[in-house]
Amino acid sequence: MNDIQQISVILVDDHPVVMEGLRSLLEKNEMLDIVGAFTTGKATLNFLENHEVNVILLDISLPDRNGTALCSEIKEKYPRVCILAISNHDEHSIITEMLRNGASGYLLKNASSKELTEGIQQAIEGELVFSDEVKKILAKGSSSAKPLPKLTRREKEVLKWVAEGMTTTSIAEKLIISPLTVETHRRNLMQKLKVNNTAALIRVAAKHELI
Amino acid sequence: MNDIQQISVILVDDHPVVMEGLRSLLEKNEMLDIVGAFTTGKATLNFLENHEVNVILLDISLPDRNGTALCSEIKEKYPRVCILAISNHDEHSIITEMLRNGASGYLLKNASSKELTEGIQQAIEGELVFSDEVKKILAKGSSSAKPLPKLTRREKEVLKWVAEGMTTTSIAEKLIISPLTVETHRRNLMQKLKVNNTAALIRVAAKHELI
DNA sequence: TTTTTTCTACTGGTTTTCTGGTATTTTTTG
DNA sequence: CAAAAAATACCAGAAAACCAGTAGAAAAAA
Repeated sequence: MNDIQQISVILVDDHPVVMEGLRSLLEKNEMLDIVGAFTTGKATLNFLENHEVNVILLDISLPDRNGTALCSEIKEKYPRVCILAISNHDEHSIITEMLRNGASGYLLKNASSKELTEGIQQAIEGELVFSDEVKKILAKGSSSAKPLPKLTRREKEVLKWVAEGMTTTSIAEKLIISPLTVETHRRNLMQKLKVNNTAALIRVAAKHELI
Repeated sequence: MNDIQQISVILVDDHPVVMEGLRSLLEKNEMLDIVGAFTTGKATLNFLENHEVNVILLDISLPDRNGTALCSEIKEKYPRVCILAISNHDEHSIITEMLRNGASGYLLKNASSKELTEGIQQAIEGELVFSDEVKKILAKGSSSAKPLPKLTRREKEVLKWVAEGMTTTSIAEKLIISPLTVETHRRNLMQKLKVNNTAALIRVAAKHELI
């Protein structure tokens, strides 16, 4: 069976239907050897400890951790593996975030099977691969440049409670810090996300799935 | 091939991968006969004009129209067909909306293949079917009762501009009405969505995809 | 054509957020 | 360990949002 050099692939996605679809599509290609399929980041990392693979098809939204973090974690430990993100998120910022974290490409889930199999080949050859949709997004987005800013742990926490409708003072009480500190965090949040009031802050945060 | 009575099924989803997954999973079951697969609402309606089917597996987010509307449209014309919603949206409100529009069940895309095939059988037998996840959501939601409230045209408009970060006065100027009126709309919005400030309003609105 | 809903507008007062600064103490990281 | 980043905290005034009502006109539905 190892005719030429088969490409070993693992799938990471928590949707059985998607998983089955990927497997079914990829199995048709003799070049590809699906050696594993996992639904969590943890299971994936466990597997990688004992097995070497060429390509990982990685869904961004997993139950136990977010895909971008998992991506950089994997790339740190196993720099040679190719990670192809497969996701529903069509946000420019999320795509570039993935690439910054070492992904070799980004495909939307509405990608065609051709884009998929060809993408894997290209990724192996060192190319950056994108599905057509993604290319459009990148082309559009590059003009307005929207690098998702990094929020600190505390900022994220404050943001979460703000989104819940809590006021500055009640958040301060909850976190046992001064309201003035909470204000500062809110100010920094607005600055980072380039908005000038809470409404826009929450909207942008929601768009970037920060809350 | 028509051993007993095969169930004719069509798939409606704009993600090739998901489509393939569904097909692959369902083909294993002898009872099911996949007679069509479409990526748009329009193509689906066209097909239905000339063919009778038992079950439609319908994705909620389609390129050309939203699934809930398509569902009620189909049920109006072909009341006997069973529509099973397959979606990523885990919002209580969207689920019940689908059911109100005539769907025979609601499965999340992370449903297992068993849930899928069994669901189709049950739907044919007249049962309402839900994947386990959905049951949980319905159980939780029914206690706190969250029927997505209807917003008026003006309210939606105000909401949109609020989410953009505009203040009451600037919205008033834009719509050429009194700021006091805008205030009233905002108040009604908050009341309807059961929140008590703008932050929560935008969060809930985003969650329900109102903005 | 009634009835209901939506859109409009007001009074008047309270609470919260926003702005534009500055600055010390922890953590984290190179 | 030194430098950078993050978390903490303060002042004070302006701007905006929020609350609790009421109510007439316009539009849509019955």
